Amino acid sequence: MPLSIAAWNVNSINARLPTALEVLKEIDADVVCLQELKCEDAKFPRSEIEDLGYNIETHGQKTYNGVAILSKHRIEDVTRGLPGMEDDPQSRWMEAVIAAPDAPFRVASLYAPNGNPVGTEKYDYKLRFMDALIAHAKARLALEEPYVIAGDYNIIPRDVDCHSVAAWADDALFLPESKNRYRALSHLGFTDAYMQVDGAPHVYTFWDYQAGAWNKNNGIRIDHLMCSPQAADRLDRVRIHRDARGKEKPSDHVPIIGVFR
DNA sequence: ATGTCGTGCTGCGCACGA
Repeated sequence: MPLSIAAWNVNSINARLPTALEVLKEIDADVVCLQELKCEDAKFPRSEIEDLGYNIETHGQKTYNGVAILSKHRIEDVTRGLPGMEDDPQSRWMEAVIAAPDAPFRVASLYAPNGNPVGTEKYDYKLRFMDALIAHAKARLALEEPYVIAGDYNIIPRDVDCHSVAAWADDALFLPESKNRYRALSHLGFTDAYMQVDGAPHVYTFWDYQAGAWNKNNGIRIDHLMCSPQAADRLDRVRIHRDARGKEKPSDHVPIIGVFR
């Protein structure tokens, strides 16, 4: 029985709840990792999302950040906060085991730091967070489990993952130090699901609200599903739900969905 | 060069983050 796993930066679950419910119905994934909830756990719209058939675990925060894992299967072994970043007050990481019918599947919902402006504490924090993620991911690989780190990495991996290299050249999302963190995950043995099954250039998951970026297709690919070997071996296809960006009151990100055999 | 969102309070306009 296939298992579909989605990542979606919703940019406030409450500001666009009707649109978000519509998008969730359209993608109809078994597991959805949400980012940028921008609400505390008590303000998460539980009943509306439970009505779509989901179990819900959240790691919320007022105003900023916040991640969740939704699953049509039972959710087990939930952990909140990235190991190695115990003093970090920002809610950017949670993990759980999905009790899928065939075999358990571990998922993480990630909202990596943006890191701009470069040369400030924000950029240092981005790199420090990514280093902790790499160390944790390495430890997870030793378990030899199907495991997906799903979310907003705030890293543009390749030149062709943006519309214009010149526009992003000095941005925290594009600098070599950032790309090297993504590459370090690859070198450990993680596979970018999109790269495994497609990899076509100029396919994006984010379009800024500003300057008509959506109409000009001036986007970037920063939302990724990084798969352990045991997950990558089962990966069948990937879909980027581009239509979500054209809706009323859209998030600036669209969902990416991986289907695992 | 600018552009737009969402949040919350120093609160009905602003600062901040993206």
